[in-house]
Amino acid sequence: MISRRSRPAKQPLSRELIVKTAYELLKEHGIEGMSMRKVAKALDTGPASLYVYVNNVQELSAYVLDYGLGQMVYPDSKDSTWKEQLFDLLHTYFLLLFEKPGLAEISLSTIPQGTNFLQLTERILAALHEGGIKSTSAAWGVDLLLLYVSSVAYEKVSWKKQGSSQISDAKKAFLQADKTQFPFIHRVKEEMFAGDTVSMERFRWGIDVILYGIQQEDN
Amino acid sequence: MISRRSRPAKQPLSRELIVKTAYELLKEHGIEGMSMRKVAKALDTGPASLYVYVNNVQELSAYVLDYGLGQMVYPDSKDSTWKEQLFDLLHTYFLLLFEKPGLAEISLSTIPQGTNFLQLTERILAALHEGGIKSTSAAWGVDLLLLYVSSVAYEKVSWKKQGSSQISDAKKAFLQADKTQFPFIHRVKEEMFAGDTVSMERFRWGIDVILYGIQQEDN
DNA sequence: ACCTGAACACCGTTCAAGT
DNA sequence: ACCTGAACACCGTTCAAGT
Repeated sequence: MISRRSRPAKQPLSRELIVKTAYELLKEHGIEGMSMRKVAKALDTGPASLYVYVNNVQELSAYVLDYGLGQMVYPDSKDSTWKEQLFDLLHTYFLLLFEKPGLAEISLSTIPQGTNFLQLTERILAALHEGGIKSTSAAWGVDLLLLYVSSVAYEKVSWKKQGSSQISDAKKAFLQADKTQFPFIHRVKEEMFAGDTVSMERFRWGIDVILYGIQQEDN
Repeated sequence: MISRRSRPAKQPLSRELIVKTAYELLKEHGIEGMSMRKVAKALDTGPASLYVYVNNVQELSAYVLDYGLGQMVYPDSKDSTWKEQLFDLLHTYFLLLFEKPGLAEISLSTIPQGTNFLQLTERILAALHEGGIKSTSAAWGVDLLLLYVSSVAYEKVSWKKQGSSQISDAKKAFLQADKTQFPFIHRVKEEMFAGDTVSMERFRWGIDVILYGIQQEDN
């Protein structure tokens, strides 16, 4: 009795294989495609099997995020200023999070588990060092920059997912805010949603703000 | 046949009552205590009943966050500088998110639905205006500041929840990072986790960085 | 040691029937 | 219009038994 499967001959399980499969599902179907049960099914087994290699979903998510980081192609920007280098680096990271739905979401709540994250951190620290930023500021600065990128990516992903309901309800609340009760909101309401689209203007603004601030704080 | 309940006589359902009940459950048991089913059970009904007043869990979460914002007691800091005012305001917001487990989590992924969020935004804009920040910078700055507060609160909450596993795994990875492969990480590894405890030093650092940066960017 | 089906204790949301 | 029990289609994790 030979069973015929669409998949090739079954490989033995391993954490690597589990993570890779989970990443593929995430890429294809977003974060909902990456449940323990669905990963198990894709590997032709029951969910209990995964727990030999991974302690829980959060841990799997952390591995998947790091695996995704491994797919990043670092920009080659030897000739540019340290700020430009940093911007390119963070922009590349942003695009990774933005293009693989689900990765942005994971990045907001999970510290990646693996060497690829160390590598990204190392590169950012190197650029900050080149900019003459002292070590405490650099250490805290990495965190702040990564957080910023994650959250902008997450915001843009959820904005893309549901053009109407959730976000434009909030938008409406601001645009319709009472002029006398909320005078300041009324004055800037249009600007609040500017640069919210494809343009990188607002993204760049945030990076610049943080870098300027770090330089100032560093003295 | 008189049924005796621990709860007082059953009030008719309303969105307000649902949100209040959800908030109470969140305060008591964190985000897991706030499922549609549990909120329904606390209200002595089935989960389907809630859908008359609320479209889905995310929407309920948005209302709950705004309800929480309504519990905020704004600091009275008329005499201080605009930066000090802003810091006090954001610190108060931080404490709210930090002390009600689950609120920090919601704040990272949900735009609050209601007037209380408008009120917080208005106050921040007022302070930025006093600091002479132009409107585009102010509009984008509010976002950046609130994002920062949410994420620091979320980080601290998850750090508090699980002292060992998830976070110290990441910590370990940094502390043990190979000296020759990751020279910059090696140089700053201790600083990366400094100020991660009770002290407000790091929180203040971040706010200062953002405010300095906004002022610079504003010219 | 590794693998697994079945079970446990949950979810959010919708349906169909009631008032 | 509002309310609701039951059903649908899922979750993550653990157990107990297999190899």
